[in-house]
Amino acid sequence: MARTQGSYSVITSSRLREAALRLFAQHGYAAVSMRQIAREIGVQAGALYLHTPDKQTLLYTLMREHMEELLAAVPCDSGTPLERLERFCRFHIRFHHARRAPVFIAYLELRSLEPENFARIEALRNRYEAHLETILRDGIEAGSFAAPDAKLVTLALIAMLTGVTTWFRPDGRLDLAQIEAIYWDMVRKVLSV
Amino acid sequence: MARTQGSYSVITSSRLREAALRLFAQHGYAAVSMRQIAREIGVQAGALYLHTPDKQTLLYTLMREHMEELLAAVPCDSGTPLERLERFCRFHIRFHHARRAPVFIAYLELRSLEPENFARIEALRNRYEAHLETILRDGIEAGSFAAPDAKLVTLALIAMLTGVTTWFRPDGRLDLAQIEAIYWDMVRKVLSV
DNA sequence: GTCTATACGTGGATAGAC
DNA sequence: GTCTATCCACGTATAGAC
Repeated sequence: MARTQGSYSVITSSRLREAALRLFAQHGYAAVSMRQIAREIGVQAGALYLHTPDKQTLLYTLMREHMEELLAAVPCDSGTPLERLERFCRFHIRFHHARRAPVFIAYLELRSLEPENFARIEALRNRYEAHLETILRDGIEAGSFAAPDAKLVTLALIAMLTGVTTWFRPDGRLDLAQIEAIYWDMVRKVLSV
Repeated sequence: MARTQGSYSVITSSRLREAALRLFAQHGYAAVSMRQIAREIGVQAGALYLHTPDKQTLLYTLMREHMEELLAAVPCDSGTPLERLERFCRFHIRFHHARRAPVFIAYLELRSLEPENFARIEALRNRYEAHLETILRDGIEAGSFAAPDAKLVTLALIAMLTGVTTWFRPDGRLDLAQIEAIYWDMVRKVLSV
């Protein structure tokens, strides 16, 4: 039989990421111990340090990977501003719901990052927000949207859309498609001329 | 000279609240130690336990007091739905900015509360959200507002309005009065028929 | 009311056996 | 690659002197 050590390493690494994501999102970075994560994936605490140099790097890596996946998944900029806006809003709600755990972490654990790591994550977030801001500016310039301040509306809309993740339950009164439609309706009205 | 012990107690108690509010808001409940709070107000860690039975109760008390002050300060329900809505939105932005620290704690540290305390704080929050929802329902019934779902719009608007506290800086491009006006404009449009 | 001292658990991280 | 054992700092909370 061939060596399986490499395989085990990959498995444990991915299980470590999963468990850390879930536990950090649920209880918070500071409240979760490395021992707790290790117990969750069935290894001893010391073994975790084969897969991450330390706890802080583990947090930062999870956040960075999430932000990079988010940026890679943003829909392309084709069509009218209205079409682009709708695509962005529906994407935002769907993506953020599909990745609730990293979304919570990326929003709530910024303060747990050391300064350099914080700056890097913040830069990625600014790049994401710039996508929406660009759509708004293009729409305002074209006369399709009315908004007193593109930057402020960007921040307001992102806060509104992201808020869905804090209360949405799959077994609730409305499904995600309905919520998407209602939110899109609100966004459309905010920008209406 | 009269005894001064009672006075000292009151002073330390209020200094404890202030310091805990600030540190919990900045670093998170789990990341802040009782020793750190004590150092901040210039007493020994043991002395804190004269003013709070334990750390969890300290957190819960801060959150409960904040929510009760919020509920006590909600503007009264007089006038047209549109007037009531404007009053609520402006109040929300102003109050939440004035009390940024307890607001952060009330939103981010729900997961740090033990189940019974969590349930109590959640109940207070639901009472606050009900104020806005009632305004929306009254306005929809009167034909002043158009909204597909009063509950969802309530959650969306509160997320949007509360978001201001996460990025607003007094030395920024816009002052709070301008921001209030822009946000009120967005809210008005969301509800427009 | 506050201090000093301390009990006792648990945290992150590492060393060396297997 | 993982385990056991361990280091050492720090956590919450309490006891008893002043």
